[in-house]
Amino acid sequence: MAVTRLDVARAAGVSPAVVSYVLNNGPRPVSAGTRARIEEAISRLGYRPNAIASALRGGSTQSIGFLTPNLRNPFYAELAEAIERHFSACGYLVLTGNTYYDRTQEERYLQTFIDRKVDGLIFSSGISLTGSPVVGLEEQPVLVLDDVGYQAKNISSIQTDDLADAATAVEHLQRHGHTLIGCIAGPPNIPIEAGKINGWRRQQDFAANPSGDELIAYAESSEDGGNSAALLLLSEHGRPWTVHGRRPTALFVASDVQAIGAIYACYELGMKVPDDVAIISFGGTKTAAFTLPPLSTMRQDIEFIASTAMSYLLDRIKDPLHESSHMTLRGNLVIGRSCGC
Amino acid sequence: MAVTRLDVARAAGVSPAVVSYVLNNGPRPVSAGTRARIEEAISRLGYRPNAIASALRGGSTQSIGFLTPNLRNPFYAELAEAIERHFSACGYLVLTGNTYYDRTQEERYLQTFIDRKVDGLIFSSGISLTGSPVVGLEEQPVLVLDDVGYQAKNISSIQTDDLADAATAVEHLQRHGHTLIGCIAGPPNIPIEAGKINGWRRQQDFAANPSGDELIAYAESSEDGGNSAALLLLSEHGRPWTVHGRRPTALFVASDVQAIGAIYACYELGMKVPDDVAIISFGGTKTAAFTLPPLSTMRQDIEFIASTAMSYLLDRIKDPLHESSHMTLRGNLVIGRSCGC
DNA sequence: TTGAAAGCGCTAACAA
DNA sequence: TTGTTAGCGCTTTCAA
Repeated sequence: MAVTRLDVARAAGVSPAVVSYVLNNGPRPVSAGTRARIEEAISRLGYRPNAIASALRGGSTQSIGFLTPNLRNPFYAELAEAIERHFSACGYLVLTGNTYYDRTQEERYLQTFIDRKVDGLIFSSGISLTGSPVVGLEEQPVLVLDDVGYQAKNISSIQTDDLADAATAVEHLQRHGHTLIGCIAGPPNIPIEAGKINGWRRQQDFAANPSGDELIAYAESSEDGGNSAALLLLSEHGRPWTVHGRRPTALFVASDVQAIGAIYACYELGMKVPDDVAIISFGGTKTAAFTLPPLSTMRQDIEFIASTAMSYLLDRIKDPLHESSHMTLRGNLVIGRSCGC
Repeated sequence: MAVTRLDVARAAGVSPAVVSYVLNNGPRPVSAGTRARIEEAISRLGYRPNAIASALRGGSTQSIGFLTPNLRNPFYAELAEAIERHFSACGYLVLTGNTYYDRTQEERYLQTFIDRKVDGLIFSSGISLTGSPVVGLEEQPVLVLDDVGYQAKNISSIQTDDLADAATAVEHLQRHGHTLIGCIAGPPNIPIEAGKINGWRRQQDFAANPSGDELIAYAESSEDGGNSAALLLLSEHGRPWTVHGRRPTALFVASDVQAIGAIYACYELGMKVPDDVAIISFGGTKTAAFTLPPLSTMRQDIEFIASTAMSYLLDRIKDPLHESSHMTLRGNLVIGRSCGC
């Protein structure tokens, strides 16, 4: 195979151990002359340490596992990019797994990551840790980026306050005079989606506005999903019309990518945004700034989430006894032109 | 640490070797009774094979490295998702690296992947392999998803015919009567971008239309990039106006994500798409179908690219002597409403 | 059909 | 300051 540490040792006329000392800057000092000879041999032979062997021997794999629902959702693409950028700057490789909100996929990737001895794990959505058959999860430093309804010693978390943020967004629509406000959410049974729906409902109840199930449309977190959900809520034969005798005049949409589909649906129905239908979405991705009209959206600070995620997780990786950290973040409403401001 | 194969062997009253035979279904047969005892011990102890040790011993890492410019570009997000889905179905883990078209990043990730003993590599853009200081690249099965201007025995390729596809797109604009057609491209010096620019120029020259540098705007492959590039080409003080005394009436845009920014720029300038400015982009991502107006775009078949990529690369991984494969694909023009049809 | 043992490439404790 | 050596957990050859 390739050139090994032994080859370098022979070429430099030293023992393999000294080569290690040079490579790792320790744990023993090496004289300047020997070090130079070894470094010369390394570059002459084109030696590269075998990361697999090093990991097996007891060092770490310098990698972390990142579970995300779907990279085609720009929110998770931005998150994945930010996470990767931060960890990569510290020498960690990020292993990414798309779970599609599917429990089997989640467990499969989780087990793969653990079998491959990642140094830590980040869950960005959808996972339910309780009762999971995954082996070895309890010993892993874990960081959770949303509420999984589960606490454990080895879990740090950075939560977005979806309920409060959704309520704020809906309240903004109410201030514009809307009472019949539809809600487009991701697939049901996803904890993070439930939070948004509850926020919508609580705020509608608070204002004594309708908050029945006929105003909620569940759909995939994609343009297509948002599009069909909006058609469902806004069309003349839809449930909102049946129940209330008119269309919703505003929509709260749980993700930017769905809102893009919803805007398109309005266009298909010949309705103007925000004149006929006001829209506020959730996420605050770059894409939200370039729709027509630009989206008003509840922005989550992805850069901050990513950098905090890194420091929380590295704390626990470097010192397994370090206690877990928790933070809850509020989003900020970015006013575009889709809400009617 | 965790439970090892030795623990299983002891619990089942057999030697460690037999445990391996059971786990790997070979290379030696195991009697039904022994097998049952071992399987019982495995599940009772919650044993998981250590993937690192297995990889070191000579098995493979069951992983491939995937280099991509930026996952925030929806084209590469879709590609990454498709690649991951296909390889994951075959038991491979895809390690993804964002290079941002930066050569240093490319080489860093490449070296990391090789040091970690990936079974193969996929480059999706921007890399220039020639003269690279990366150690061990020659021995890797490599698949290249665009033209790197480099051939080697270990490299398979799936190329999109960017030049011809760009020309087709520009020709379509010409058929609508446009003569002054601007070109928005990604960063210069990226091979794949050069192909598109050459296609635009060749087709403009063929029709005896202007094809000077004043009609080209280079920008980041992002909404922002496309937006500022379009402002540059369409504004009254821009170079096209200075040289030709009028604005371009059409734009060929090298990526969907830039086209989204370009549409927005038209909106900012008070110009209608396609009436004042016709736009055709390149890529064919899902996002292109939900802009207002929907984009006419030169679609690349990402699913087909991903599945072909997998079969090409697995051929070479399973049999290093398998000869490399090459394919060149044409895109198909998806007609939206941004071109004026 | 099963057991014993070599060794993948590395780190680090121990010896010199 | 440097050399020797015992493993990390696994696969697989060889012997029984």
